[in-house]
Amino acid sequence: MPELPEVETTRRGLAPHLVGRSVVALTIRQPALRWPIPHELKRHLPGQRIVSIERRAKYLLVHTEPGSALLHLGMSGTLRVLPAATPIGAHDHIDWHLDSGQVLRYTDPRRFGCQLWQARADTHPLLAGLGPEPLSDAFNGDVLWLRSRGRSASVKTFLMDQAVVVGVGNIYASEALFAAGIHPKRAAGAVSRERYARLAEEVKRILAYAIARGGTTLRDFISPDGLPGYFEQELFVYGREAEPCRVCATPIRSIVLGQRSTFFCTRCQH
DNA sequence: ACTTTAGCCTGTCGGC
DNA sequence: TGCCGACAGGCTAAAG
Repeated sequence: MPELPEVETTRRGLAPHLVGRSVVALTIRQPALRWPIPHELKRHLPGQRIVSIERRAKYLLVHTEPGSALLHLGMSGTLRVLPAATPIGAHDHIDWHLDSGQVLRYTDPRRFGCQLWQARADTHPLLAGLGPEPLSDAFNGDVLWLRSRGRSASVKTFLMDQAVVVGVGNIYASEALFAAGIHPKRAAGAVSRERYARLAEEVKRILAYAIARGGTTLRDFISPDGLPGYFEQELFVYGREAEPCRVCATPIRSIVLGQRSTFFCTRCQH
């Protein structure tokens, strides 16, 4: 479900309800997520006051004095703040009971998400190898160009590599490549420096715009406030196979790259 | 060092 | 109706 804009939308929706509150207790109904829930989280989190909530890549970092909870939504996860008495649904795996009388509820049918823990001074191994944030100055066309030299994998697969740049998932990879006029199947090492400059600009523009629109709603993405995202109607290629290109009316094509559906326009992208 | 594949899960949808 | 396969917004580990 979530790419960077959806995770950022979640962060912004959660922050007013979480920051300054204390976690009274945890209820773990389903511990078998992408990774087992570590004992450290169960031991350290209850009783702690939440200092801040940050996003790194698609992880949410909930900071407390002794350390931070790392939350990932996987493909189908949602986090919402609800009244404590809200009935439990089939895939409501974890509740953080807050001193406000509300619960932070983690729901995830496919269970590809996770809740992990790192001590305050540590960097979790899963965060250690991540590339730059796409909306930061550390990310630009030269970063893409330098890292792509000699690489034969497709530029779309390369763009989705979280060691290259974080936060660009399957939807926004197709959208950014369309906006930059680059064929998704082109070898990453065969894209020029100038075209990578354009691609980096489009990644920034599209992600920033998607955040401003509250993320993409495909199936059932909802923000912590229960509102849907409004970016879906802005998609140019994703999910539009055989529909006319919004620029040139050529039917949008779909192929599979790296086992992920990929959408592009044969006329606009080379 | 890079690339590809398998696998983690459940729900939904389309075809028969 | 129901069954079955394909597919779904992510990511890691292992194999090649």
